[in-house]
Amino acid sequence: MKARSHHEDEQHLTEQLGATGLRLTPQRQQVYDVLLHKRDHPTAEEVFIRAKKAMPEISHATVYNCLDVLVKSGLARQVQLERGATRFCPNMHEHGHFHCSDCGTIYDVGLPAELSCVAVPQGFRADNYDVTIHGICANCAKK
Amino acid sequence: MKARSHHEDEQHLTEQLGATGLRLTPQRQQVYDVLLHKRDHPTAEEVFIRAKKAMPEISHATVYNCLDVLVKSGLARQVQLERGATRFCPNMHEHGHFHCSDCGTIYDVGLPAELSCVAVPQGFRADNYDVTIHGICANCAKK
DNA sequence: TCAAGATTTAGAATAATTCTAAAGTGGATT
DNA sequence: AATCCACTTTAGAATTATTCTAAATCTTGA
Repeated sequence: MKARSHHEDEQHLTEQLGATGLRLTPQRQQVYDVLLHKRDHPTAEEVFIRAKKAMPEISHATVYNCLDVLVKSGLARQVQLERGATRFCPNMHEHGHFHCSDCGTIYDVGLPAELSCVAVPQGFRADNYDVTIHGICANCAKK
Repeated sequence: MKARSHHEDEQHLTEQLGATGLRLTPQRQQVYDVLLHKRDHPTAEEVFIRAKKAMPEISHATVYNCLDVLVKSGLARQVQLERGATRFCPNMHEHGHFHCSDCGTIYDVGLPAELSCVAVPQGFRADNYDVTIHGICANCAKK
């Protein structure tokens, strides 16, 4: 999993937005930056707080809007782990999430290729797969 | 997937609750009945409304409590599909969910056996897998 | 029967998300 | 350069989802 340079990230952002007919705005850039900067699957609220540091005027609704736009443009995924806030992830490679029921940490994990051939019923069209594994992570298991 | 009789369901409920050191109460029975009766992955709010018909005094908090208890006892699963309310499902066989992005319907789908051997990192313990497929169902695809 | 603990209730409180209306922006057209 | 229009952002209100609280009720075992 090769890391993109800052420049490449920005270009990728512009391209993907453009492809969806959406504009590159400073707010969208900022929100995307937040996601890329610390990949800890933050909630919308957390993204808001982080974005506010660099851009104090940004509003709550804008963060939600930007996150939706990123998701629609294929730049981020939203992940529902358990009751409560939705989380966001800029890793668009096929992967699943491991959620530690003890400490709450979320880890990205690889998925077997077989998954992509899960039989969906006749006539159904599968667009994407969300896989979450609930369990105990190594750190918590030790205790 | 063999359907259980009403009597068997009730027995199953008692056993599973007992195993977790929890009591069988009329409210828990009612909430479980609601889930078994119409397997359309209702939200807590929907369960509340349905349960209220048969048991008008039941409260909101109790429904949440009962649902949590059912989940803890292995009688139901909670499913997070997208932003918004959590949904509940009494089907405890290994299966995934197909969520139609168009009409919103949720279908149970089978899973390949390979899934259970998704490699979790060293020392991690996987308790359960949640698989959701987002796409378009056959009905909506036709349109 | 009594005490302790579990459970339910109503309603308040909090958290998460969406909506609304007004203002701002940017590019295309005149 | 002025104007138009669609897209965006903003602040704050509104709504929806969930959790908390304190009092009342029920169950069970001593």
